[in-house]
Amino acid sequence: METIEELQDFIANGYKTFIPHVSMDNAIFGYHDHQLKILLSRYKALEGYCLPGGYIKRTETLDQAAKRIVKERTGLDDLYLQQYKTFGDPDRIKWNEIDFEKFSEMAGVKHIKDSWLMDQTISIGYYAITDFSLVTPKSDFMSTYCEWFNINEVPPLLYDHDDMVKEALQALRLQLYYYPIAEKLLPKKFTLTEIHAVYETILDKKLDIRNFPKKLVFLGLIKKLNEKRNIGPHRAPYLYKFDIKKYNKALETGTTLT
Amino acid sequence: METIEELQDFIANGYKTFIPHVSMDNAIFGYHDHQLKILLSRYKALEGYCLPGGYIKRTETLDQAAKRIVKERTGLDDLYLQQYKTFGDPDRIKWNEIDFEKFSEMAGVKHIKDSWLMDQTISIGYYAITDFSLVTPKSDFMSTYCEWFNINEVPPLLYDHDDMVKEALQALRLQLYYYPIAEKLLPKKFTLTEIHAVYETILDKKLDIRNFPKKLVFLGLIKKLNEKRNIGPHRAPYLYKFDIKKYNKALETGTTLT
DNA sequence: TTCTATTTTGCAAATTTTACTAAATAGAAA
DNA sequence: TTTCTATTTAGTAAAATTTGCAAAATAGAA
Repeated sequence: METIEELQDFIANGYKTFIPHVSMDNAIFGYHDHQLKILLSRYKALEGYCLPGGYIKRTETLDQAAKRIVKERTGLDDLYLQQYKTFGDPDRIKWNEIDFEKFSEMAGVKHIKDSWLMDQTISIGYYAITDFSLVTPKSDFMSTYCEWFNINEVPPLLYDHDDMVKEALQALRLQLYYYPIAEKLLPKKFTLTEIHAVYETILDKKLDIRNFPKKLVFLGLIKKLNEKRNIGPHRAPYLYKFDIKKYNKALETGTTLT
Repeated sequence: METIEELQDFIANGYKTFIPHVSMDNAIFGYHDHQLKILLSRYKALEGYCLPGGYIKRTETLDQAAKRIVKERTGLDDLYLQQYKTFGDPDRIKWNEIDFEKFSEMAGVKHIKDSWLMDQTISIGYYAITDFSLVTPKSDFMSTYCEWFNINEVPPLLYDHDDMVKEALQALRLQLYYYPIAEKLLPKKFTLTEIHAVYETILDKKLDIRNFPKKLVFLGLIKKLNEKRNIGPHRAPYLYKFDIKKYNKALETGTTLT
């Protein structure tokens, strides 16, 4: 949403385009060089941070909605997206956290409390993961900003979003064992050290530097190339790439690491 | 719903009690003696079978709603319940499958198409599992019947319920490795042969009769008792029981079998 | 006492996982 | 050209786990 006219139309008529009582909140994780971050938004009518979210168009699937919402914030189209849980506690939204007056004023709309937006809503949780160095977080008319936070420095969030982050991270870590999620976090050609760092950082756990790559190669998920990378005054590491065929098969059937 | 008055009130005013645009469909699995079944309903206004479902009260959590809906069909309170996925394709409900005239006539309500019930709806999927020998499926005013179907003899279902069953079964099988679901499917005291059958049947897969129980005992999930059961002219098998402490710990942290 | 159907148990082989350190090497510095 | 530094790479033995097998035990019926 870019203009106040759009916002007013959304408040007045959004229920025609979007499904009321259903929203979506996305835990967008970002990895780069040993760091795991998450994208948080600060909305103008709210004191505090929350996950970027949105509503679902009547014409789109849930996956499409998640993709659209994530793209609005990251500009990226091609990240790993996964539905992990739907949240529906009746008290998941603390209405007293919302400054209705401020919101009314901002939007130039009276009786905001009667809007379709302010009724009880369940929220579908997706998580996404991408390389955060590729992303410039985008704010919109509603939010003052949208920024990457280190996963260990996430402030207390509004609503039930603390819980969402916890569960999303749990799901991400579990799925990292089954699916080659790392593929989206590395360049086409990468070194063993780099892929090792992805797993260690996301899992927040030490993995043996000698045995770990052995397994990836053994499973056939990655293939050694006949190229090296120059990294200054050190021995040049070999480059590897994901094996797309094995990758897709692993996506279907699931694999196990460790 | 027992009476036509209740039904009419539900159609007219249900949106005040329930969250519109959100429903819940439950894949209720039943196990007993080498058989895995699923509970299917046939509604009066629909040609065909579907999963028993319902709506979510504005005052209850999703888990509570699932528990209530499952209890309506099975009478049971204490079965294993798990949210597994939310379904939201815009074309998941094929409106032409619904006989509006029949429904209108049955309910004694005109303009049923304008009801809050007939707008686009996303559906939250839970699966449940219980011992089907403990259950007498219950129909209600809306459904002609509700019955156990062998998992291999499920007819094509309405809407996206084929997909739901497929995904629910997948989730059940995956979770059987992580959680001691079997606890709900066996009497307090059971034999190794019985628990072995639970796993083989649900997974639809052979498990070594000698090695499999060893693992369960080794993990501490089950404990040998100093009792045997008389089973006619054969060697009497020892009885086992679940270790509740280990069980709860396994529920929290997850375990792995095989 | 014998017989039948079922439960129970052990071990060796194969496989997988784990733990561990020294050699190689690219470029910078001397 | 040589030395030095920081980093990558590689192999093996020990430990743990999983797998594959078959024979003995036994409760009650005949």
